[in-house]
Amino acid sequence: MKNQITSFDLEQTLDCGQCFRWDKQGDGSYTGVAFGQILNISAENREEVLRDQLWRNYFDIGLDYDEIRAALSKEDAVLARAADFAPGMRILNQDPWEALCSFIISQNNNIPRVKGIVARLCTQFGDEIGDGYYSFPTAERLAELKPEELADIRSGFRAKYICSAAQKVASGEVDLAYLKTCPLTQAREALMTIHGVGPKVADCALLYGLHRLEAFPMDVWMKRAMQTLFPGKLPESFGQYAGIAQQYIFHYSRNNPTLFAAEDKAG
DNA sequence: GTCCAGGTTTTTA
DNA sequence: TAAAAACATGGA
Repeated sequence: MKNQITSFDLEQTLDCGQCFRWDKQGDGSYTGVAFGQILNISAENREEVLRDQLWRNYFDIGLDYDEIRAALSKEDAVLARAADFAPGMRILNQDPWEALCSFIISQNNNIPRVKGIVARLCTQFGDEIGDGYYSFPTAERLAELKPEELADIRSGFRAKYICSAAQKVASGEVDLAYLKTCPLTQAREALMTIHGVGPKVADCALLYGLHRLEAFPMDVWMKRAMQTLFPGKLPESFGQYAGIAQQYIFHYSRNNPTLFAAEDKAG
């Protein structure tokens, strides 16, 4: 057992597009809400924070990212470069319903606006847990609503998708707890029965909400990255931690737009 | 005004 | 079947 936590950087983990409820403060710390708890975490207080089992689990402290990163890097030199770009990134153990709902909102949308919609969703339908912070509303709560009643969060055409997801999850027709352990393809299909959930959102829910680390969300950035950086390579070839590889590649690609300059010029 | 945003559904050929 | 277009909203 290591007594020092390695491969953990707050910015790389909380600002890499996997979650939408964390904000960087002026002092460099991050404040956010998860599982109905408010947290401010910084480089200074993180050791103390991580004594709490809730947060240890949330930040996936039980998994050895040093080892996974080394193994992925050994497999592929380009992947090694992507991993080295953000070696402190971790896949959070988010609430499954929150992740599903958040990534439904993310479709054809930009991250700042997703954060705004999620914030309004929580303020309007979550519980106040103190100091102007709100919990993420439960599927049961949102299942009571009609799309029109979500007008104030300004999610646009996604409102009806949120309602569909809430109803299927609240009724148990989509059993998120079961999807954590059932065969991956079966879990993916179950998620895609929700109106407004396609392959990409399903994979995001699997990876970020259900911690299915072999899931590999393919958005526009990843399609481009795979073509340019990994020609001929399939997601499955990255193995059981393909989802972690995906997150390294996604973050690396988004923060190095010049990688695709030649391709852009060619059209 | 036009284009785009961690896509999916609906319509059209 | 496969390729377009539509879908709400807001910032660049």
